[in-house]
Formats: sequence, structure tokens, C-alpha cells
Amino acid sequence: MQAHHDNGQANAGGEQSIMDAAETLFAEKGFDAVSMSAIAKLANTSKPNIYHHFKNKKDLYLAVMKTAARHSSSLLDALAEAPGPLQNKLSEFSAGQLGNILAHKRRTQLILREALSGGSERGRDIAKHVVGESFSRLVAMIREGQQKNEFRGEVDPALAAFMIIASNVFF
Amino acid sequence: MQAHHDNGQANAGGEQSIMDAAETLFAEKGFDAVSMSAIAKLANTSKPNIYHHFKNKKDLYLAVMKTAARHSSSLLDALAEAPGPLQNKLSEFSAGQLGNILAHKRRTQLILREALSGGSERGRDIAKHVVGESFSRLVAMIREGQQKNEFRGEVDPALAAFMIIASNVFF
DNA sequence: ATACTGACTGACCGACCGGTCAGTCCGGGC
DNA sequence: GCCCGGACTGACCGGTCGGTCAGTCAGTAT
Repeated sequence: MQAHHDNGQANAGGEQSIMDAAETLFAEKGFDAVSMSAIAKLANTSKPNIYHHFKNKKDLYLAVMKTAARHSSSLLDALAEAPGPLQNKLSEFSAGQLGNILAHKRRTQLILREALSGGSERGRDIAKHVVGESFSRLVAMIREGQQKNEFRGEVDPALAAFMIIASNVFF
Repeated sequence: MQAHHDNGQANAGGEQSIMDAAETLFAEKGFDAVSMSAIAKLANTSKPNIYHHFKNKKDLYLAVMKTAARHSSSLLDALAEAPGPLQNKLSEFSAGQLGNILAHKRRTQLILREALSGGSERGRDIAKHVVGESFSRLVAMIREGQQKNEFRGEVDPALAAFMIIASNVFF
């Protein structure tokens, strides 16, 4: 009945199901608390098969982060191009109107986790850099709003950006 | 010259230096990315000595979290007992006036990390519960301010609390 | 001196980690 | 028929993890 050998319940072994499983687990527990075996199990495949599709754990993590960043980036595109004062746009965003179209909880959780790890974290600062692109775009937008006096200048733009993104985690 | 055998540079081996080292590393990298050997090394002592003072890794983590929570709790005491409308009190808090008296960056980072891990994370939800006490006190204060119409009611109190705490990480 | 106690240590354990390897299975081109 | 190449797997590797153990050392009280 199945394609060739077996299949638990969902789609097995494909790149997409691996990334789905990885995204779920990384968001829930963080990079170091997740083992490749656990990802393989959730994706209904084997550990070596993951290494068939991804170079190593960091590479898989990076791929997941890139997807999350790409989604939030297209979200910011829509925001930046929308008409009206920045203030309205941002409250729209954080109210979730625009936000929860595709910024699922898991993805935002991933991004926040990365933001928290700030400096160190060996190779993953690459991932932070990936996220940082979206992040700093939002920061720039807020700073711009401050210069136009749409916002109070006393607020740290980075903090405000963090807050806005965080709003999607807590609904 | 030294007490008995040797000493790298700081105080060695004592309970306090172990907790200091653990706090630093846990805040920087998160629970799973930190090994007991690394903590021992930073604390200028040995791994078995850590187990002489703490039952296991989770216990050490919990002790560190309790300290962080105790500090932020005393901070909230000062906040709650201060006179004036809540709004002033909170802006004072997030401006760092009161905040950075003892809410060092590391401690806040620890708390945020725990808050992000939300549900799962095997034994550490105990720690989350410890943190949650301070957290929910702040949430209650904000909700109270909303009922007195000092705040806009549309903001999720939990999110606002998260924001306020986060402000200490980003200065 | 002796005996006891708590801080502390090097050496070690089983378990599990990330990652590799030899090999199986299968669809498609010839 | 045959072979090829990609998806996929069980078994295994070195290394590191959390945690243990037997024992050393310093001080103290008798």
C-alpha cells in the first residue's frame, strides 16, 4: 500500500518533514537539548538519512533559521510598504492582524531564542546573523519613526523590536 | 601562601564561586550547552567537588534560578510598596533606575531563557515555576493597573511583563 | 599522637551524543 | 537484461556527558 518499505503516519523522510520536525524541537527545547536521533524519530526517518540531506546539525539548524527569517522578512516587506504612519503599522503588526498570517509561534520562538544567546554560541552566531537581518530592519523602522517624532525617543529601538517580535510568542 | 594546595586567581571551590560560575555560563549558553566540567573549570575547582555541594546539575541550576528569582522578587517588593501611580513606578523600573540596582544582565537573561522554554523541558519546569512566581506578581500588578485605567487594556499583561523584564537585558 | 570530619581530587563508569560507513532498495535510462 | 544514482538504513565509531568512587589533605578536638 505504501511506496516501498514503510511509513509511520505522516510523510516520511523527506527534506521538508525533517525540517518541520527540527523546527518544532529546536523551538521547544533549544539547539543543544535536541538530538539528531530525536529529530529523526519525529520525522519518521533515520539519523543517517538526515545527514544525507544536511551536512551536519548546525547546517540543519541554519536551514531552519533561514526559513524562519525568510518568513519574518516577507512580513516586514508588507509592513514597510504599507501606507500610513509607522505607529499604526506597528500596532497592526503586534495586534497580530498581519502578524499571525505566517509568523507561527514556533518560528518566533526560534528567533527569540537566538536573540537571547547574544554574543557567544560557537557557530550559531551565523544563524544570529541571519535573524539579525530581519531584526535590524525592524530596528531601523522604529528608529526612523522616532526621528519623525511618531515615537517617544527614550525607548531603545532594539528593545522595542524585541517586544514586537515577542508579542507573537505570547499571542 | 595559599590556604592548603592551590588556587588559580579568584576564590576557589566554595559554594558561592560555583554558583557564580554556573550563573554566568547558564545565562550565556543555556542549561544544555553547559557542562559540569566547564563550570568546575571556571570556578577553579573540580567536578566532584560540585557534586559535593550540589546534588546534581538540575539542583545547581535550580539554586542559581532561586537566587535570580529572589533578587527580582525583592525588586518587585520595592516596586509594589512605592507610592504613586503604577505607570510611574513601571517606567521607573524599566528606565533602569530601580532596575539595575541588582538585576544584573546575567540574572535577567536567565529568567528570560526560562520563560521562553514555556511548557516542556523535563525537570526544569520546576525552575520555571520558581521564576513564575516573580513573573506572575508583575503580571498581576499590570492587570491591576489596567483595571484602574492607568494602562490601555488591549495589551496582554504577560507580554508587558516580559517586555519590562527584557528591558534589563538590552539595557 | 590519634581519630574524626568536611572540602576536595583523579580516575573511572555507562549512556548518549554527533557523525560515518557499508550496504539495501527502488525507479529510470539504455 | 543491466547498471546507475539517490533515498534510505542498521551497526558502529570516538568523544563527551552527567555522575560515582575511593581516597587525600587540613583543621580540630581529645
